Amino acid sequence: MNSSVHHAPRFNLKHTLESGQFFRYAEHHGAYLLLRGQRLFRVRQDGETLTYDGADLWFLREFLGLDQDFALIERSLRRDRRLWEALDFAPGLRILRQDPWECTAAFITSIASNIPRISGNIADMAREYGVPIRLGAAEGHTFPRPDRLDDEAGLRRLKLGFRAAYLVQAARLARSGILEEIGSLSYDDAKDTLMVIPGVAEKVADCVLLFAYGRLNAFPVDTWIRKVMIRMFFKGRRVPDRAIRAFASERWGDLAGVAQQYLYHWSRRSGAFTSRPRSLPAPARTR
DNA sequence: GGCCAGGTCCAAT
DNA sequence: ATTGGACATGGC
Repeated sequence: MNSSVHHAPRFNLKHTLESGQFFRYAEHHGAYLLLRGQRLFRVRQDGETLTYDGADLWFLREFLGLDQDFALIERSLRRDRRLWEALDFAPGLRILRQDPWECTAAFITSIASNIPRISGNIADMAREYGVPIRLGAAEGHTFPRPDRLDDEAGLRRLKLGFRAAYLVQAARLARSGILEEIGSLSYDDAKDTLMVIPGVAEKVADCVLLFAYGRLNAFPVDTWIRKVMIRMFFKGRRVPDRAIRAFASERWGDLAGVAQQYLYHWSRRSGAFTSRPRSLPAPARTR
């Protein structure tokens, strides 16, 4: 197999892929098999060296966001001491640039779900409606283009639940070209446009803007971020999501979304916020 | 077994 | 302008 290499300082593939922004990867002894758009490709990282095949460097740089100024981003976020713990927990975590349609569908699928299930749902949709693709001995299925995702009953059979109707509506609007104009709009207009899609409100729209359109200011507020932000910056008092977004925008500006991803990953994986007692004494059996 | 999961929508304050 | 429930399904 003919693989290529690329030097990628200040970048961590594992943290980037496993931080919950992307659902189309499988790890195989150190290497990641990835699906994006019509491509199935493989990437591994050893130190600062990326080895890849199945895609060209132009594609890889765009997808992994290697064209972002990491040094500048890090320096800027580091000015905030309250972020240090999260930054140090996953140094090199970057924001991907996903395919807009796939990302929209993925985060509609994510509604009131969890990462393992989301990944399974997406893989099921790809297997059912996508196109088979291979890379050497590895095989997969591309995520279905919008014209193939018009089968609500079928999606319900795949256990998408109430998300099925949202997905077919999103596919219909994608066919009409709604995702193509987003890139040229202001943040506010882009968000309003995305929110025309049934199943896309504030949170999902911000995920799509952040993970597919490179709008690093977008700050998705989900249940984890809400919890972290309220504890860290609002003295534990619950506040409207709107207030959290406003605070993040004020504090981190154009990089709020990057801060968000570090906080999200850290809050879920560090144990700092998952400290529900794993083992309470077993309640006495009644009867 | 009830609660919660990278929420959204709609109806009733 | 806020708030409560319904919406499917699965894991713990």
